[in-house]
Amino acid sequence: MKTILVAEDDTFINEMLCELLTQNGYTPTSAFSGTEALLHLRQGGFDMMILDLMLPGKTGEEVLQEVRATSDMPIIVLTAMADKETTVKLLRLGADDYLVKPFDNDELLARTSVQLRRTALAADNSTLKFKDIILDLEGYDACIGCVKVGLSKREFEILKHMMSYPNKVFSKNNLYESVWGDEFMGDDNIINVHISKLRAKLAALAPGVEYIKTVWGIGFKMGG
Amino acid sequence: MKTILVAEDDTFINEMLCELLTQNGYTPTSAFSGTEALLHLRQGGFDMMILDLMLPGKTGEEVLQEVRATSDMPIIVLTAMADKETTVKLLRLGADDYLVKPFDNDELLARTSVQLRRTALAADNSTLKFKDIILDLEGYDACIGCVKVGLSKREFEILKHMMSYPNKVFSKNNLYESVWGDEFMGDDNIINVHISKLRAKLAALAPGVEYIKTVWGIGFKMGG
DNA sequence: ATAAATATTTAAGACTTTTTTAAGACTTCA
DNA sequence: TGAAGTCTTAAAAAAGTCTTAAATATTTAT
Repeated sequence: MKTILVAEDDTFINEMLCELLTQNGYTPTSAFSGTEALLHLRQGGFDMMILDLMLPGKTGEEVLQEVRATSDMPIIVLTAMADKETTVKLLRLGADDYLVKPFDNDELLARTSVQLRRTALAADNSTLKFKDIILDLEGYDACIGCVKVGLSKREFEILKHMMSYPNKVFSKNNLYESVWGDEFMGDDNIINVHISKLRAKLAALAPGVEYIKTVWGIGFKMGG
Repeated sequence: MKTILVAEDDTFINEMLCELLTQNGYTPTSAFSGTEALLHLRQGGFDMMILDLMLPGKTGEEVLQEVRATSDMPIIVLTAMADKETTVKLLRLGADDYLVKPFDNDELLARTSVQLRRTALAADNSTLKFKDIILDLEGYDACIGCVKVGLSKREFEILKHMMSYPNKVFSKNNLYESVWGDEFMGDDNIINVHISKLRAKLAALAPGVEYIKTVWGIGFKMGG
């Protein structure tokens, strides 16, 4: 179930919003000031925020900026002003959408579901998938057909890095720096060895399937 | 570079949109009917679509539904009607956002960049195009009609260099120094051999199509 | 029309990069 | 501290790409 933070200082509107959201299957949390909203957000766990611009404590714009510094969550801004300057500025600051008060309930719900749709797709943020590999980011391992592969730390991190951008070719340089967090010294065979072992482990569970492709002279990528 | 399909039957508005997008660093493609838009989309490679509702051939709503059957690309709908019924329905059908005509250019740009922001990470669609060749700069390969060509490193780099300036004629000297990063020794046949192999690989997927033209005594260029 | 210059193709071997293996160093956990 | 597993290094084997060279084809200039 999707949780939504409702940052709106007008008690009546806030309650009304929460009720509307509840009726439509969401789980809202109320915040009545900018600072309260930030407190809630620090607890984490929200899928979206509805943010009024005129908030005591911190204004909506300030909240918007602070949230955007660390989070990519969908934010719909409520504003009393419909003028172009404001709205363009809001979008540039990182709002995903806005509604002008007084807004229509159905439109709010429609825009909410549009925003949540995109998170729903990327949603499963605890796993990555490629072909039949499911990478369990929390369990630090991968499954093929529900059987654990048994990855070591480096193997897991290499696979995670590559599965994050499955169309991209990763140079050894890039992989080394991402996984080891250290400068790559060129004449090193270490990536090759890890890739080899990774392939061996994957092949043990799915013989004949190619998951990691060699791009000669460039590096490796997911594919087959 | 982001590519945007502009589906709008009003020639004036379409041109204006394309010009606006070009000026702001996007690469627009025009479609003047619903059916034309779908044809373009089948070619693939678009990062976003701006879709007018009133289109000949197929209406915007029909296009919207067809696209959503297979794609998650951002779609901003243009509509003359501002009524709630219409807009809510559009969002439910899968539009990511809409603008009411006459719209403001800055707002269009702001909303465009909001939509592209979410694809930005995954799809930093670094591709080059020439005719039906799509060069995938991150994947280090080219596609013709969605079929991978399977380029070697040097072939890829030669093609990349030439496709970066599709109107320019490249001397062997120039190509050698750009791709090999080394001084050209004149009596060298190596460029010719690579061009030959490149042509052979392209021709295997698109028989009879000329992609790389020989400019006698000078060098090579994209064209045909 | 012919010669000269330039381009194309082919095939083989040189060369580079990748893969695999194995042994020892290192880490982690109890 | 000892055992188990993981990581790194090194080196040989394998695989793929690049280059060379030579033969063939095409275009340009005379």
